[in-house]
Amino acid sequence: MSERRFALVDCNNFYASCERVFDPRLIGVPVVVLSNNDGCVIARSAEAKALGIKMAAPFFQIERFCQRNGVRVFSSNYTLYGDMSRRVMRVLADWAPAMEVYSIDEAFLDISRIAEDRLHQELAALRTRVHMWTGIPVSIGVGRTKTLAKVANDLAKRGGGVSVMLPEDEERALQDMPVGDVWGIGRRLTAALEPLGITTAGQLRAADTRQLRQRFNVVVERTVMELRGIDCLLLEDVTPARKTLMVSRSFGDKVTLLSDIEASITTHAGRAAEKLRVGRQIAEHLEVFMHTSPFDTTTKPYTARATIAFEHATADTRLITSTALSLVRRLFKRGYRYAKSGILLLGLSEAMKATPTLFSPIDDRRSSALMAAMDLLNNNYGSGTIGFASAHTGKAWRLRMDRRSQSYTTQWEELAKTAS
DNA sequence: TCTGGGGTCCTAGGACCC
DNA sequence: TCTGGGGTCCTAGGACCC
Repeated sequence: MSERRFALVDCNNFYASCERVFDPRLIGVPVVVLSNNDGCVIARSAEAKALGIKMAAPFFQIERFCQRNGVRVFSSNYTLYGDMSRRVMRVLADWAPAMEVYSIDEAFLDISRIAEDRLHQELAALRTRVHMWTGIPVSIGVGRTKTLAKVANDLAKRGGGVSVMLPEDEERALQDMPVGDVWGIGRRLTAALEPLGITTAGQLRAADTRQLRQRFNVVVERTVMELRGIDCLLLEDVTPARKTLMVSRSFGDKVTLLSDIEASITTHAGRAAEKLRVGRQIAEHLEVFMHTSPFDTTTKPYTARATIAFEHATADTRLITSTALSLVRRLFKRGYRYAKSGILLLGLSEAMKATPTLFSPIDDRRSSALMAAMDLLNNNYGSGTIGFASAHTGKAWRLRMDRRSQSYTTQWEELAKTAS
């Protein structure tokens, strides 16, 4: 069996780079992009990093610093970033036989079939192509496993833009790498590994997997195997369907009134239902949560949350909204200063291509009938037939609806015989 | 005064059933 | 009088990622 090889393509300082594509005057200038509500830093250009601006730094703490140092500051624009991401991914998909879009700015490519001596040259060409066609600079790292490709990508970012790590290079690359830089080893694990004498990626690779599994979990064990070149994480060529969906926001100012929470939850519910329908999914459960600020040291953090099951899985805006609001009213407690609210939809599954058929005895005011039909189809996707019977005349109609893209075509048809 | 939003997976523990 | 063991499902919470 031939050796497997993965490439990780990672966009450099992605959000900051996106802003630059649309304003070249930003090139060479420190740029940062802020989270929602301009809360904290979520992207930094190389110049901003060089100034010492940290990832996730609260903006209010560095605002003056940014002014003094000529840092250009942007609120995030996810529509733009999403669009740029699709452009980059399209270029990669054109090139690679198999690829996994891992995040908005990263993709793994299966490059097992490219000859070793051509790898560097081919990937350098790909890098140039992405930059030329999208304006986004990327780094590419190659390794035997995804985890090793991540390591190689780190090296690529430090210079050259492309780093091909062959098995004989691994030892040296891992030797000096802090263990916390390994993909899958976060802050907690780094702290927990330290007393075991594991502070570098090389030491983690040499560690006893059985012991690590016992002490931690299988995820850590897999990471160690991956560092050794045994691929445990396969390329997920087909993006799996989303399993949960969350919409949440922090409040600009702390909220103490039920009516304010209700308003925010109503907005969240609407957005969540819309996202569900775009993905043609329905949800089984709904969770609502609201919590106080974790940064407020004067009071103990408080979270109110509750989950409820729908009678039938749904994507119905009104049902989701009313259910969420009933939970909010149950959960809300006076006296707390809420910092954030949100809803989480769980147990998502693919919406059936429903062909709802409904006969209901309503009068022959067609407009209200049409509204009901639209609702029904909206919530069930697909096309369908709805029958109406007039209580006054005894006649019956059939309304057929065909939903293509976003428009409906409707067809009224008077049935020859009266409905039974 | 002001600290993001959206995901995944794993484990432990309780409820419940046979 | 003695009070099993194994399986599944669900939830909460913790860890990680970008």
